[in-house]
Amino acid sequence: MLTDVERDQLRSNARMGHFKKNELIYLEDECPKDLMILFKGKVKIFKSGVGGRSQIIRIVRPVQYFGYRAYFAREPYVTAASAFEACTVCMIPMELIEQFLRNNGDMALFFIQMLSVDLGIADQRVVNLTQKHVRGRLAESLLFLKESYGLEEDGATISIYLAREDLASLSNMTTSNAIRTLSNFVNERIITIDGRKIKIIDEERLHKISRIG
Amino acid sequence: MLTDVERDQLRSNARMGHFKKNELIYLEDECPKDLMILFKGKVKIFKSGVGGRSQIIRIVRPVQYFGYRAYFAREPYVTAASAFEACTVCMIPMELIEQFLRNNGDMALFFIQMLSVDLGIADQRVVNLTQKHVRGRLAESLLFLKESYGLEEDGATISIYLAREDLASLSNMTTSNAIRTLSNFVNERIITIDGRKIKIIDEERLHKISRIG
DNA sequence: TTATATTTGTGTTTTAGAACATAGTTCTAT
DNA sequence: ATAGAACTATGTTCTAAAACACAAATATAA
Repeated sequence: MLTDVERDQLRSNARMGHFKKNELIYLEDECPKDLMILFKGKVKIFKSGVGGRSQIIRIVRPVQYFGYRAYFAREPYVTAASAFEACTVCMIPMELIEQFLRNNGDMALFFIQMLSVDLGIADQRVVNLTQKHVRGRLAESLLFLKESYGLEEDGATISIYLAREDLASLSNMTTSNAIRTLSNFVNERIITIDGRKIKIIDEERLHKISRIG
Repeated sequence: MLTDVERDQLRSNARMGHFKKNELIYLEDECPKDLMILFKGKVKIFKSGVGGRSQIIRIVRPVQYFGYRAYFAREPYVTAASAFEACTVCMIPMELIEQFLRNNGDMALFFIQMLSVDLGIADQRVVNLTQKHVRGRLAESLLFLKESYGLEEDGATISIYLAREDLASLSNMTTSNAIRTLSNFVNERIITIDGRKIKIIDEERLHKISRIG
């Protein structure tokens, strides 16, 4: 997608960032400067809502881009980002990206497509989070985590270790309800849990619960 | 932003569409073909959710662009659009737009910025709709309608006549709750209603209710 | 016009899920 | 190793909002 010259220019302007588990990558209201590309680790994009109650908006996996929306919208960040686990992030000044983009239709279209896909997901999410019941929302989150981060070697354990609180904030419910509903799923033999490890036993069932809400 | 040649090409490929009140402009799952520019009228972008319950995702006013997201994401529409009132819409084939865009950085950036702004709004909306209470959500919708469509000559009546059902589906609540909460606002002298005409009496109060949720 | 459907308004009941309380458990740091 | 903090678990209470039921008002059509 890029010429050799462009590639060199990118390389000389890119910086590598390392973030520890739970370290903040950027904050709400900050001024966006860099395009971020997640090379290693897992990131959550979240927003603090009414009464400081936080809500996970999106999760990022390698190799996904993030942090560019606010810059393009000419706004400060409306979300914050933090590392679920140790992360390696490549950071490239947005000025440079914008400059490239103006003369590179493929690259422009690449960003347009990313934004379009994310906007579609956000629209779907509004309906899912507002209309589905807790069971449906949690089932959906579990399936979403599986899709995003995959399974471990056993082919059943979801490859991410989330606090119940994060699971709750991803599914728009209280921590108590996440814990309770998770227990219910265990009793119904849909999943098993071992600390933060969640093993999916009956994926079909989860799909069904997610679908009917 | 365009050369004369481009402008001519656009003109010769653009069609004008006219839609009657409540007429559908496009449907969920349809294949997106055209960029739409609303010249006259008011449009709602909505989505049918769990159990067919519909939810207004976005509203469009002149002169805003819509219908392009799904094309760029290479997906069928995930939303539907219909006319709140008689509309005039300019339709331009997305193939043409995409072709222009590849060679026109300013135009690409224009779409990138629109998508970025809309994605920010969608993120905010997730939090607002899930965390605020009915009063906060309705207050917010009223203010949003005022911002979007403005006021009539009296400087108080919101320039759109919505069924209570639409107001509900914009604010993520049942029609009963929209009606009831609207009545409460009237009793509290925050608004007055005359059929579907809503007059804002105490905007400051609405802002406050919207803010605290 | 009259009839029929749709929309609006209000009271009542029910329920999902938040809020709260408390205890057990597992991290983490010194 | 142990103290303190953070997380997980579960039972109980409370409440916002959905669901339901029914009028009244308004719009639409014959």
